[in-house]
Amino acid sequence: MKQDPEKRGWATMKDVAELAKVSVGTVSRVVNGNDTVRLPIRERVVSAMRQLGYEPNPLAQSMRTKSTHAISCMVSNISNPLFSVAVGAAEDVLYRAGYTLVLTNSHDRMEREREILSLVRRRRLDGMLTTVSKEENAGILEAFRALGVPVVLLERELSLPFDSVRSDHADGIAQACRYLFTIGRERIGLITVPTSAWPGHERRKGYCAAHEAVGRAVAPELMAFEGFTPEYGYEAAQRQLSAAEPPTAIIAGANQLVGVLKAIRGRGLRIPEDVSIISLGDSDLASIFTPPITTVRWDMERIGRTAAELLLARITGERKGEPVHMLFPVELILRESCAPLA
Amino acid sequence: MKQDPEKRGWATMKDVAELAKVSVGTVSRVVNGNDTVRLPIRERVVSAMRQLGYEPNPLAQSMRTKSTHAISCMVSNISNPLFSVAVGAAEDVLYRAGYTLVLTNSHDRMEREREILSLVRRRRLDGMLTTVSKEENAGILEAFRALGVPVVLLERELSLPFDSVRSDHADGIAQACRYLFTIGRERIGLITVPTSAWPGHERRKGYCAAHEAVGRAVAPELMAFEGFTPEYGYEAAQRQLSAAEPPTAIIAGANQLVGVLKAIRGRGLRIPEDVSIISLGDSDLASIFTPPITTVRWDMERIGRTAAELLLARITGERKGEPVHMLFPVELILRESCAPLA
DNA sequence: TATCGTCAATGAAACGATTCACTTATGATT
DNA sequence: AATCATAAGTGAATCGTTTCATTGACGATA
Repeated sequence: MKQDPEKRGWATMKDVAELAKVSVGTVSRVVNGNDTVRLPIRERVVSAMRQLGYEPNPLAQSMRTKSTHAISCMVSNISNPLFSVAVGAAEDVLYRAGYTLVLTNSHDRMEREREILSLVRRRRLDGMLTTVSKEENAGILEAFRALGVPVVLLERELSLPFDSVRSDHADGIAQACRYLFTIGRERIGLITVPTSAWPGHERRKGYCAAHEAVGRAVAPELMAFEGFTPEYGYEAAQRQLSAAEPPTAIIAGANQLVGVLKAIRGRGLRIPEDVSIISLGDSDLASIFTPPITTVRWDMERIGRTAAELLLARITGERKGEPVHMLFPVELILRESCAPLA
Repeated sequence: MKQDPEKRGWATMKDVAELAKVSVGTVSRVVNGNDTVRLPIRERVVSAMRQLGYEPNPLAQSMRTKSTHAISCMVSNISNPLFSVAVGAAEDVLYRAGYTLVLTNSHDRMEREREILSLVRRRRLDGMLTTVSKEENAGILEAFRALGVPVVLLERELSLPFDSVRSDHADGIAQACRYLFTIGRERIGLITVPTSAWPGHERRKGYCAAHEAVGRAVAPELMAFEGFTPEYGYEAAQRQLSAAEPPTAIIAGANQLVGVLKAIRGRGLRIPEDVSIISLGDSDLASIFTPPITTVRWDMERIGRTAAELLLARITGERKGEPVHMLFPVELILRESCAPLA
C-alpha cells in the first residue's frame, strides 16, 4: 500500500528517489555528503528533496546506525539550582553539537538510578552526564559498566574509567577554615551534605586537613553531614549553638544556611560578632543579606559546559584513552559576615 | 550474516522466537500482552525472554508505531529556578508514566524556538510542554500548528487550541496593590518581566485594574517591564527612586528584587518606612531578609505536575475535545517589608 | 581486440519491532 | 460425514534509513 507523501505528512527517501529518478541508495549518499555522486545527479536529488521538503527521519537513522544523538543527564533533582545551572550549560553545548538532552531525576534513590541506567541502555543513548548519589555501590557500578557508552561525572568520583569534572571542595573548606583561624575563630561548625557523595567527603577532608595543619583536634560535635535542607540546617545549628562550648563560626551549605540563619536570629545572636558565617555556594541571598555573607564560590556553569564538551569528545572519538579528571579551583569571597573574635 | 545475541550484546525478538520455537509474531503478542496466546506457548516465550534477558528495543518500536514515548520540554533557560521547579515536577509525572523528558533551552530566541519545534517534529516526540517566549508571532504559531502533537503551555497563552496551566498573576498584583493602598502607599513602582509574555501582560493588567478600582491614575514612570535580571532591577529602581515623586512602595520580580534592594540600600533608604517592598515569587531570600519580605507566592511545582498530567491525558486520548485553561490562585504572604506610611 | 581497473549508480539486505492476511487445528452443527 | 466457525499460530510486509555486493560504462593498457 503505497502512501502519498502529501497524505502521510512527510516525505521519505523513497519519495525523493522516485521524484529524482535515482535509487534510494543514491539519495542516502547525497544526504550524508558522500562525494561519489556526480554533480548533475546530486542536483536532481537536492532539488527533489527541497521540492518535497524532505527531512531524514532520525528514528530510522538510529535504527541502522545505533547512534541516537541523544544523551542522558541524570541528576538528583533538577530543581536544585546547582544542578539546573550545570544542566542548562550542558544543554547549550550539546544542542549546538546537534545532540539532544534527555533529563531524568533520580531523587538520590538507587533503585531509580538503576532504572534510569537501564533506560539509557534500552534507548541506546549515546552517553551520559550524571551526579550519581552514592558512589561506592556494587550494583550501581555494575550497571554503569554495562552501559557501554561514555559517561562523565559531575562533582562525583567512581572507581570506573569515567571522566569527571569537579570543583575543589576540599580546598574551599580549607581556605575557609584557615581564614577563620586567622581571625581567631577556632571552633568552627560545619553543616553540609552527606559524605557518601564526593563533595561531602571532600569537605570533611578539607576541614580535617585545615585543623591538622594548625595542630587543632576536630570536634565531632561540630560536624553535621546528614541533610540537604534548610530544616536540617536549622536543627544542626540549634544543636551546635546550644552545646556547652558553642562554635564561634559556622560554615554551611547554601541550602542549610537558610535554617542556620534562622537559628542564629532566633537565639538573638549577632553576625559576625557572636557567630561568624561562611556560605558554601554563592547566592543572591548571601550577597545582599545583612551583613553580606562570606562565601565559597565555584562555577557550576563551567562544570556543566566542560562535562558536556568532554562527553562529546569521547562520543566522537576525538578524545580517547585514559579518563581525565578535571578539578576546578574554588574561591573565597570575603564579605562582612566574618569578623575577628573580640 | 546471523549474529549471536551474546556477541551482539542484547537479544532481539528473533532470538527469543528461535529459542522458544515460535514465530516472531507470537513473541510480539506475548510482549504486548495480547491474550490470544495459549498458556503453554506463552510460558515458553516468557522463559526464553528471561533466559536471553530480552528487552524490547524502543527505537524499533517507535519506528513502527510512530510513538516515541518521549516528550519535549522547551523553556527559556532551565537554570531559571522557576522553570527548573516546574520541569522537575513534570519529569516525575512523565517518568512514572513511562515517558522520557527531552529538555531544550530556547534562550527566548525565536529562531531557536523554531529549530526546536522542527526537532520535535523530526524526532517524532509525542508531545510538548513549553513556555514559549513571545506568544503572538505568526511564524511560531504556524510551527506550533504544524507540530501535530498535543502541547501544554506553562504560564503562557497562545491563540491555538492548546491546554494551558497558569497562575493568576493579575490577581497577585491586584492583591499586592490593594494591600499597599490600605496602608496608605499609593505610589507603587512595578518592576518585572516584559509584557510580551503572558505573566508580564497579566501583571500590568492587575496593576492597572487595582488602580482603576480606587480611581487612581497609573503613572507610566512607575512601570518597568523590560528585564529579567538583578541588574535591570537595580537600574529601574534607581530611576524610579531618583524621580521627582519617588514611589513609596515597590513590587518587583524575585530576580529583579536583588537589584532593587541594592539600590535601596545604596541610597540609604529604610525598608519598610521609606519604601515598602513586595516580592513576586517567594524565595529563601525573601523569608530571611531583614526585614522579611512580603511576597506574592504561587506554586510552580503544581504547574509543572498539572501540565504533565494534562499532556499525558491528551496523548493517551483519555482527554479530548476543547482545550482547558487552568488558572491557579496566588497568595499574598504578609511579612515585615511593608508598613503604613508615616 | 581483449582485459583490467575505476568510478557511479543500483538494488537488496539489514536494523528490530508490529501487524495483517493467511494457514491449521479444534470443535460444534447439521 | 461434511461443513463451518472460531481460535491460535505463522510468515511476510512494513516502517525509513544505511550499507554493501553487484552491475555497467568508460577509458587505459597490453
